[in-house]
Amino acid sequence: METAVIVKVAVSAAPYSIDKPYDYLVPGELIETAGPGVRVTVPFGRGNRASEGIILARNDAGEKKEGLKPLQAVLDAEPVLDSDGIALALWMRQRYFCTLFEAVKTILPAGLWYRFREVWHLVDGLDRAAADAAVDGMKRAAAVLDVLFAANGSADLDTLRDACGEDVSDTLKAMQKREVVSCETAAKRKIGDKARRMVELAISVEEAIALTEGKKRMAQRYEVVQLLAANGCTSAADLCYFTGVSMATLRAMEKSGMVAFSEEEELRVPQPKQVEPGVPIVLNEEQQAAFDEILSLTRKERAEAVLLHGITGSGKTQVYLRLVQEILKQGRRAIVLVPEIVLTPQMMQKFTSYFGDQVVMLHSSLRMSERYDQWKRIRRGEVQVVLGTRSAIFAPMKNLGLIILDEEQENSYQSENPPRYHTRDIAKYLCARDKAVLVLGSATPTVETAWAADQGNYRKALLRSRYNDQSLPRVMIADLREEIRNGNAGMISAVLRQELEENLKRGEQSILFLNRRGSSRMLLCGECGHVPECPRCSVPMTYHSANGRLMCHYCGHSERSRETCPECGGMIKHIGAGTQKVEEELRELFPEAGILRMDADTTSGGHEAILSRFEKEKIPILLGTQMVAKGLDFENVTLVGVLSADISLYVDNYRAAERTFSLLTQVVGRAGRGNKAGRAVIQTYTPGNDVICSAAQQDYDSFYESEIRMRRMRRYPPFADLFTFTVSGTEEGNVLRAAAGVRESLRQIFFAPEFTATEPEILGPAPAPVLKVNNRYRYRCVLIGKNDKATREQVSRILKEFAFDRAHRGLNIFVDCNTME
DNA sequence: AGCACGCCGACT
DNA sequence: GTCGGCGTGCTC
Repeated sequence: METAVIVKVAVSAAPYSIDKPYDYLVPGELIETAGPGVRVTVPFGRGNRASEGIILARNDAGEKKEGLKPLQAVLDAEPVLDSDGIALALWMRQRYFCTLFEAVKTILPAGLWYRFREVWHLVDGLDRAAADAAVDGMKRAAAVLDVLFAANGSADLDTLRDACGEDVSDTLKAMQKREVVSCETAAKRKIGDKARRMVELAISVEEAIALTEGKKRMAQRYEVVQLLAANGCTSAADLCYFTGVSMATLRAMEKSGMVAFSEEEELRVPQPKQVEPGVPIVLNEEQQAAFDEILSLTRKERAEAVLLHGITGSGKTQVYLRLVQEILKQGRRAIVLVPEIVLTPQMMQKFTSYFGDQVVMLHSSLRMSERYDQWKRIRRGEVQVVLGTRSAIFAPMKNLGLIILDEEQENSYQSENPPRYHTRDIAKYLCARDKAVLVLGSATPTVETAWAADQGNYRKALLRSRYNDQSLPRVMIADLREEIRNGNAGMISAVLRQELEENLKRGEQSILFLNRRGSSRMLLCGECGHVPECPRCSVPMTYHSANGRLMCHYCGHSERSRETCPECGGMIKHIGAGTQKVEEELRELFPEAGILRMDADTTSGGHEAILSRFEKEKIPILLGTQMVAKGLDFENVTLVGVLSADISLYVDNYRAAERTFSLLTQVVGRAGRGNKAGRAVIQTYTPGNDVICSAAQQDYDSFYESEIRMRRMRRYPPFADLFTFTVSGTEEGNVLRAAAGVRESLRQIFFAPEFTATEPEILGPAPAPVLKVNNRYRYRCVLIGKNDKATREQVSRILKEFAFDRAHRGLNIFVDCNTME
């Protein structure tokens, strides 16, 4: 047998249906560098197009088989993924039904990625006459030659597409065959992408207006010109937001010389100020007990998981800090995860003060290059503690002793784009690998987690009392039906009004919370009831007062809002009880009082600015959406009002109760953080609802008891796993038919004897909650079963067979398991 | 998916 | 004759 150096490669161009490690020959000149974890380019498919890939394994004495292609190039001088990383990618593939390469992309930081450009060259020594002769008879070749000769013989594919049309590839391929042009793939580091692209007028305002004003086809450009005239240099992102033009329009304007682009470094996120080193942490009795219990687990050198169930304000952070300190003493490392770090500056500051430069913060507002630098530091082993959001779980830390997920019930721990991993799953995997301890901290744990703790699969540590023995707020429930009966149609009940008055009198502050769901900022025709919908998605569009436009939150479409109805000409109205509306009502009730509003519309100054005004200027009332519920800690706030507790409760989702309970508990917990006692008012149309009652009493156990009973009855997690198959495509009939086919495949596979133990049930097909997104219709089938190896293998088989079926061309399918959404 | 191959009708 | 339309099958 003839041997050769052969590597197994995860190839980027391979879709899920054919994804597997592909074998490639290592040519002599790459033998030194082509090892596991190194990224490469390889020829792939019939056309041998260059595709990115990563080496998974190498065999120096491999069998030389027919038809093996050689590696094209090696992109890294050193591996970017070690054997642990490769193992994790393989695990993610079978767990999340994604390709190996998608898993690798998720694990590695974005700053590490290359941008690939196909560059086409004229063959050396060819003059225009010879080239023309060689392409004689080809219609579109002349345009390509024009571009190439004008550009010194080479141009990238994008340029050629712009100049010669989207289908220029066919022409290029034909020209390549006739040896007129050749192609090479150039890789360029993506870093630096975070620089902001700024736009300014390249000609005078007068000229620009003259060029664009009053011309129908220049309408978009005119808007851009007006904005630039008023604002001067503006970022491209803002221009697009405020005028609704696309980046393509701006590029066209640059081409025609109307505007000029420049790059501006995005502002650095303020480094946490140099803080005093932390004073020794003193735990109270309960905290100490929880700490001792968890610490003893870390000494066992065995993977363990603990639910740290601590009510709002019980001081979980103190326990985290102590644990991390001890883990470092053991010579091991820790990852601490929070749902959204920008909202927890206190946490960042504490970690800085105790761990200095041993700790690294990874969060969404880091620049790509900063993130990449931190990644390199972590990989070199210079960092002992990582504090970050979801993706920080992929920080390349060795020798982990502890992973903490704070507020483990938060949805943001699940990735919203594929592979839709849940941070908790990855954390469990890593803890098993490093024999580390996983701490799941929460005041309102997910029912699954609480169940696992009940069953003894997780340990349990409790913090029942508030730090410094603050008392829990006194909670009142206001029945909104009663209010209507009494002739109060507004959003502020009599009880809440009375309490607000009381607070104003005492000079104490109040927070009002509105958990809206789109409706608040919807427009509606007062005459015919027409609601402006997104042309690409089956959802009403939301109104943004900052730019006066209607926007779709699913596909990003935006259009100028109108005053009259396009259907009947009637006057358009703003409807729902949005924060603006509540603000008006409050101003009528309390004309003297200062009111701050914080929602998606008032972001311009930044939330931080609003919050610091609230705190420093002691403005009596803060009114806001979701964002006021989380992590705010103000001494002087003694009253919290939930304007409509029902909104998040009656939605079609098995987690609705859990989420509502969690939200209400968090909001109520905002009251009375200082030494003054707090009150909370929960307004609802269904005061008898169990979830609302138990939230009012801050009684997690009773919520849990009734919820777990319901889950058991309906066979929802943790009693079964829900696999949601979503089929999408542009023709509704095809999508529905294909989804019905999926149901049939599921039935045939899972109703066979070997799966009876999992008691499979199959639901659907049913339209997705939002039927159409970006002009694609979506139907879903649900398999209720068990997420075990055998089931996953069959699910994977269904996905692959779906892709191979000719009737499914243009359709797409994906699977989620127990999704948070 | 993305691409080439192969087969067929339309145009020079 | 050849260009370009679409159906079919493969990807180390």
